[in-house]
Amino acid sequence: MLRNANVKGVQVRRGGDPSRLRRLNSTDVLAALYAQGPCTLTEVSAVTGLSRPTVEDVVEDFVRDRIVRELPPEPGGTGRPARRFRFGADEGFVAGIDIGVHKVLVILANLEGEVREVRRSTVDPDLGRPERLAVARTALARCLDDSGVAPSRLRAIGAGTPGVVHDGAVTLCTVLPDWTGLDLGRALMTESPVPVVVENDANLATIAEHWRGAAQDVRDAVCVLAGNRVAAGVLIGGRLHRGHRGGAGELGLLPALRWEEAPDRLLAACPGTGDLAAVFAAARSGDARATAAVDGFTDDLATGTAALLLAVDPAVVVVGGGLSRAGDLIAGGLRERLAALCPPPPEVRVSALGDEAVATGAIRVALERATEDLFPDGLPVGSLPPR
Amino acid sequence: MLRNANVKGVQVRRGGDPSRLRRLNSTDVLAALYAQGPCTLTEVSAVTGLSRPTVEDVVEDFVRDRIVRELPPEPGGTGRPARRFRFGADEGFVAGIDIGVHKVLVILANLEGEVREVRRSTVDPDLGRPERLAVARTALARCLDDSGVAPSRLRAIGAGTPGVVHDGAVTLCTVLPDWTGLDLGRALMTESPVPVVVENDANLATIAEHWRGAAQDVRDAVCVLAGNRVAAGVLIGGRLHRGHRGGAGELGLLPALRWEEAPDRLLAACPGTGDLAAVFAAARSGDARATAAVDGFTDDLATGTAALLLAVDPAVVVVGGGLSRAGDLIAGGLRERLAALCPPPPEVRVSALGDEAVATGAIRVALERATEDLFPDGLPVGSLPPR
DNA sequence: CCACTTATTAAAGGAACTTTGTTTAATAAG
DNA sequence: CTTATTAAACAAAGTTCCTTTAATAAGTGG
Repeated sequence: MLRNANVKGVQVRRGGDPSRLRRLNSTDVLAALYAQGPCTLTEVSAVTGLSRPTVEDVVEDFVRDRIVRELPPEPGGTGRPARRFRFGADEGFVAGIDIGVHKVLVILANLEGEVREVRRSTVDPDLGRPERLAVARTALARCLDDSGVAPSRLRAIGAGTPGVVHDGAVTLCTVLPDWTGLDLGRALMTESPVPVVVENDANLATIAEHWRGAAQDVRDAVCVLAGNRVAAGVLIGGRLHRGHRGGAGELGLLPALRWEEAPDRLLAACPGTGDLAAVFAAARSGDARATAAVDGFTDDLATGTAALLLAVDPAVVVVGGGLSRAGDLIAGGLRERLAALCPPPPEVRVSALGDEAVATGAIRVALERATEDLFPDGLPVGSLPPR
Repeated sequence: MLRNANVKGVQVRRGGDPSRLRRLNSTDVLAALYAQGPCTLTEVSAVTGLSRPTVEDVVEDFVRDRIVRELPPEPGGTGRPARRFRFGADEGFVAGIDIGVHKVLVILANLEGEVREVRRSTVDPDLGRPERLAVARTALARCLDDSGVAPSRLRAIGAGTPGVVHDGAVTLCTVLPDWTGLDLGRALMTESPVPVVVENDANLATIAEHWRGAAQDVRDAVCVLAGNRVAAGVLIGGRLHRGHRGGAGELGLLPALRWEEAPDRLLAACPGTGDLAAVFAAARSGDARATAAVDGFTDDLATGTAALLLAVDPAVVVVGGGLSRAGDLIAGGLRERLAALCPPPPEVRVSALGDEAVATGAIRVALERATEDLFPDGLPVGSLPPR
């Protein structure tokens, strides 16, 4: 029986070939290079446990495919200088786009997630669908242009949007009325066929807090975003939990939990003040009425958060949201209320990423997409400092 | 450098040896045998993609280690009859023990999870700790004795108990007062050093429903156990989610969700009736007052369940509980109320395992423990009919 | 220029898999 | 009772990939 047929001149094999071993070892080597930064072959050999000749052979292949780059050898030191290699981070780039109600934020990063360009555009909440999309598209184009990255080197785009997302399309969006039904994945696709990953904004913020934010050290977390809308993302076992219909953490639907009306109530408590950001700013500067209003808002938040906590039992709660870093205004009161509601009190942390959380999460999912063939088991934990 | 040292005469190797390949292929072969039932070498070769000689070699090793057994060849058919092999399921056994308030249930099964013996003992709710443990121990001994399984062939024990479990011990248990602080793992250890896996009962029921019950076809589910206590288990991505402190699904703590007092309220609504089982029995036979009481109970259940649904967004809700199969009495009303609370309405199913759910889940975790060296990636999906 | 250190290169040896060809053990037909 | 057919078991050869060992190369410091 011809099991491993020679199709089109390429060896196609199934089961447990030696080639399977090679694949495993190759990803191990690349993962080491990715996680450790610049490395000599001996170092890679040490961390992977593979012999030096094997590592050399594998790395040679990667260099040929421009996935790994050779660096000039380190000058000092005794003995023959070792050749040094690093992951070819600048061979490709990814973009993270946060399309929000009041702003559009684009981040451009290389394949190691190193940020190259950040571009923030304020937009009118009432802006229509095509105009809003145009802002996003030109912002992305500018990012590429300003950083001198040819569009052809863009490997993936991540995009965050409010609303329920399914299969790249926005199924339901209450805050951007003409947004419902939009196939955002298709809308953002550039001329070149770059894969676009679309995800709910709260989910992306959660991913970001786990990647580079306040939840790096835990595997179970709940991320509450307080802003014009209250939403939450759920991280379980180090992975985002979307839920069956993508609705995990959407507590707004249960009136008893008071999430849906919380923002409106906050605004109503401060008549005359323009928008939520203004209320938070007033509270921060000591305005008594605004402070009381924020306090009520925190109270509204607490009930739903408590339900979420009891359901999921995370290690930490991260409080975030795009509004002028509102997290720290809320965290204290929330901590107090949750301690009363669900003993033992959970740990409440303030977002470390502020209003870049969503775009940072978008970078992360784009990165995962762009490297899924290099790292079938997911991105290795990198050595890159979190900025 | 001596990388792969020869320690005590055994080759100890790290990285990407050919032996790594062998290990991978071996587990593939065993998994195929486990999942497919009795197989010829050619069949195993087909499903694994490995060549026949390799499969033969691997199986030979397994037979030598008594992990796989050879069967007599199938009589009919043309050509030389093929040797047949199957996973050596009867080489080892596991026990699942459900220690509840009113009963102790022990199930004995072989390494394929085939049930060999079931033993049910009714116990007084007020029974003390040592006596309750004695009931469990003798029930297990009887199970082994009756089925002719030597205690030395017991590979693992799974145990389910109400309360919060941490590291084999019961951290907190409200329904069995002198149970708190008990190291159940140690208490159930037999003379021979058999590993004991202890787990909260609702969690085990959830595992069981996913394994052999009403949630086999989904990866995200919530399992609500209604009985003398109301509790829930959370299944996410096909795995049990315990939560940071093992408290996931413990909604009882939030009074607004009405789970804590629900059983007492149900009982209070039917003064004079002995216990919950009696109330459910009365409702089943058409008693108006009991029916109304069960209706109120369902209402209490719905609020907390809705919170759980919005937090986790599972594909199905499974309603179970040990009380005279109360699930079907509750499911209808629950379905109706949840449809109103959280659109779109989730699918509500009645437990398929009844009062054996907890012990079945205990079997499952014991099985996983007993075979973790054979199947490092978890038990393969078996071919065994769910009884 | 020489000793020393460390990296690279080359060659040999071994494990594990696949392919190919031969032998064995059944059944079915003449 | 013998012979053809079929499919499994056995055996040998070849390949890939990894490891070990030994020899060579390229630096530094005295």
